[in-house]
Amino acid sequence: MSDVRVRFAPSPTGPLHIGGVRTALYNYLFARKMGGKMLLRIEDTDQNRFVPGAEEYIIESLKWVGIQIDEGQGVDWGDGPGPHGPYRQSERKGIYQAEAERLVAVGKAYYAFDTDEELDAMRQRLEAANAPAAQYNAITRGQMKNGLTLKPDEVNARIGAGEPFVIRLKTPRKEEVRLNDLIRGWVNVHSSAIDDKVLIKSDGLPTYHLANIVDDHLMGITHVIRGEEWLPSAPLHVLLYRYLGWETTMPQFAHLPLLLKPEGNGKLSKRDADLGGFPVFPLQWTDPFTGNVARGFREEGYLPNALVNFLSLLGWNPGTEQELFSMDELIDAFSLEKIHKAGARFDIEKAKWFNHQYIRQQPNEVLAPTIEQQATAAGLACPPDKAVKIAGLLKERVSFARELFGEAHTIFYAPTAYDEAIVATKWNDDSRRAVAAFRDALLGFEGEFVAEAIRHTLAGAMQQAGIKQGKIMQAMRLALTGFGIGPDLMLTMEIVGREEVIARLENALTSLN
RNA sequence: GGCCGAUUCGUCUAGCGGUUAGGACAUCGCCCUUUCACGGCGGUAACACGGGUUCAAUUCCCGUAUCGGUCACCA
Repeated sequence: MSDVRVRFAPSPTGPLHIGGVRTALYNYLFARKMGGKMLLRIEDTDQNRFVPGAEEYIIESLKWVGIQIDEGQGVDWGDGPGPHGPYRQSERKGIYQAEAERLVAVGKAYYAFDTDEELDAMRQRLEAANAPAAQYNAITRGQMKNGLTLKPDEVNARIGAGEPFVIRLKTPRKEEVRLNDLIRGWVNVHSSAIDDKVLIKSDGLPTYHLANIVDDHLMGITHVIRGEEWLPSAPLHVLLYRYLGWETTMPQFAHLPLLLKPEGNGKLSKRDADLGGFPVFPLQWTDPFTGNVARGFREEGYLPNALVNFLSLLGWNPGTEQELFSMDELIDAFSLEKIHKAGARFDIEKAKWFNHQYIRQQPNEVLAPTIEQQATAAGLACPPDKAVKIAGLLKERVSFARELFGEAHTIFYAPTAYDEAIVATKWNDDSRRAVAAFRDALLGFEGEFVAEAIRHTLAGAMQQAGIKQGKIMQAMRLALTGFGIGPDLMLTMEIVGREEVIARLENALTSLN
């Protein structure tokens, strides 16, 4: 048996949806798990929906989340993107046409010349007659203008005259089509439910169905892992493999459950993102036509590992109680059998939790630049070592790196006001004495101004003043930051610096009565 | 509407005939802590419904309901 080969085959019609990212991820995990290859093919057979920049966006998105493509668009094999190229369907036009002609030749497909108006008329007629389905199929094709109803001479004449035509599949009238989906098991569909699908459009380009089958075959794809929205057309694809003579090497199918709206009905859409205030695209995207900007997970501050971890568990579970997975661990644990059948609601809260987990694991040095940038933007001086310390102090408290600066406001800004509730309950003669005593001790402070030394100084000063430290700590925090809550006070003081600490204590003494 | 698929706590899920139905997010409480957060401990919370099959059904089968997908010269 040949090695596993899977593909991710998006259409460049806009930014890659997060559901597409998950599909790509599952393909990738499976490929790596099996020691196989992951291909990227661009399905751009609809000229009308082509969006400039979309292909680049897709490639950049996959790269960002850590999905490596072995072969196909965006890959450099030295002399092209790989041995089965081109990997852009618009560049493979002739291949599809040849296969379609072959189907016509063996009587499995036929030319059709019906105009849009004629098709509409047929559908309306059927609907009026209450027919079960208004389809172009084994029953209706006899009444239409096609290679089955027209004389061969006329067909040739029409084509010769340049009249537009399509090639349709000649779907059998009564036949049970079976398909063994790796996730759902056997799926049976009667051919009467399948219409005579257009294989080659009047512009000469193939539809998804033909192009997909031809390419998957030519590219040696062994497993087709795609969204559940393709399940209804899967039997049609089986038929195509059969008629093309490729059924024995037909890939196995695995139809993935869909990502659903956080609440309400339907699948996750861009609209949900706007409503819920979260992204559904991996990267920020600016629509080239309207200029509208759609938010991206990357720009929102999500770490690629966190996104991958979150996405991997939406519709799949290793069966253990492990929650945090690196990409390598996912590859190791992954299996198609463990994929769910039912759709999964997209809950951004869980995504935030994952991000929090990964943020706190980040080295302080990695988080620091974000703080520096925001501080600089706010007109504040923030040397790298200070930013590193702040990151270490606060990273366990946030879900996103950009929240660090906001959490650090008491470090950057001396209090301009004091929390009244804390003042009312904690500010008294004792606390006033404590603050003064601490200030005095700090005035004579020598050595390195670090948390441990500060702790000692404070303890000593309180002991000398005869004040129980626990009783005045919150007042001390109030004097230093203006608030009753916040991160470790000793570390905060270390970062703020001795001079500033003394100044703040001084200020509290004069401001608070 | 036809066809196809699905249905375990609010959400993501474990479970593959016999379990006190487990974990995570969220939520609530307690502990830790000078405070908040983190962390630890604990609580509330689920097998859609009705029939079968079986000694025994969350688990198998059939209906019903609900939800989802799909019915284009879009993918």
